[in-house]
Amino acid sequence: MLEKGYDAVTIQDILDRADVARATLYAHFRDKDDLMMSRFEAVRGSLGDHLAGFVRSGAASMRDVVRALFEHAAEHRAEYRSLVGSRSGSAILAVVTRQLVKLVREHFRDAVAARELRPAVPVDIVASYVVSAFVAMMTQWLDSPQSHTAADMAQMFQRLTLPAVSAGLNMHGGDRPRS
Amino acid sequence: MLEKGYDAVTIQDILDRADVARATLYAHFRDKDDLMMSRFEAVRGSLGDHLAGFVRSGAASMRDVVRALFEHAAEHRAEYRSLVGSRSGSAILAVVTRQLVKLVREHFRDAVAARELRPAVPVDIVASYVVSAFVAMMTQWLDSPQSHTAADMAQMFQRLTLPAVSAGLNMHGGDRPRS
DNA sequence: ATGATTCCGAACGACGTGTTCGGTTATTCA
DNA sequence: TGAATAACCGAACACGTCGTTCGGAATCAT
Repeated sequence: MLEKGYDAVTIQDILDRADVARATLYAHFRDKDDLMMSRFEAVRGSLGDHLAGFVRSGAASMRDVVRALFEHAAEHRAEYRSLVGSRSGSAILAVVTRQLVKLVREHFRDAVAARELRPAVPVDIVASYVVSAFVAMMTQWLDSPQSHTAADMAQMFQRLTLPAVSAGLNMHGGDRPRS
Repeated sequence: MLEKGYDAVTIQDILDRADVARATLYAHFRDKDDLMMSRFEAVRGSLGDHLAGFVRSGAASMRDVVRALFEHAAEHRAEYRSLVGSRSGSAILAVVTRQLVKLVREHFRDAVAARELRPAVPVDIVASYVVSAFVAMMTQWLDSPQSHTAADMAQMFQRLTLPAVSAGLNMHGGDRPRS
């Protein structure tokens, strides 16, 4: 139903494609953004389940979580892509990014506190750096004809990011953050 | 003239703010995007001058170039911000990112070839990773009440990015890319 | 079967974009 | 200075899209 851009696509297109009357659509969704958000919430729920099943089945290292994210994106490629292209897409991406940053930032804060580190770069900036890079890598991967597996992507992301985080947070060699 | 979002702002707003008649505006610019692009080109030209003056005045290490970018953004903060918020903003950001990726990718390719490295992560991905992180850091910096100087930002970016690139391209300790 | 709920279709108002055109103001140049 | 040329103005217009409304039709529940 929504395989293309999102403000490029008109309400009428959706109506035609979905064989639904205008009035009916507006009985279910307040407006266009609401419709898009409902799609987003659906994907979000699905991702929640995916991650839950993942976590339940064993230890959740950061690598595993990252891979789970890539896997879920691969499984729902069309929907992911339809969500990230466009104005509302940018808005959603911003929301997701902000939440991820918040999550990662707290994680970094804990790590820094636990090990009494003196970060060379503020944790806020490190967190936002890492998340942005992740999101970018993800979106780019979604756009390209998938030449890499989810596991590959996760590993590459890990390989690039761990050294950066170590340097930013002033860790020494073997001192890697988990989860 | 354009200190706020860009598809949020209506043509009429611009007309009022600029004390110009509708017909006059459309005599100069084909459409809204054309107007926005002309602003972008102006900033782009200004950046070109800035970098040229920078390069002329001595060796241009990567750190210096990065700092020059942050400096220019700080000088033209309002215009930068007006350019990055909105649909057209996303488009522009995409264009800029793509060009930067191209640039950085070539640079990495050369470095890899010159040193006969066996990158653990494809140069394309490393390049796009780095550029995305840079763009994100830049936009975030533009949004926040500038608590860091351009030099600070450049240094932090450097500190985070060099280890990541080294790891991705399989370099050993002291083997840092220049430019 | 009938009452309630949902859906349909067609029209409507509001808003933003880009175009047109006749008239007015500036600029240029002789 | 004065006329020709160019630039600007303002007001209207067509068009597309969004979101709303409402009476009637279809579907569902009991």
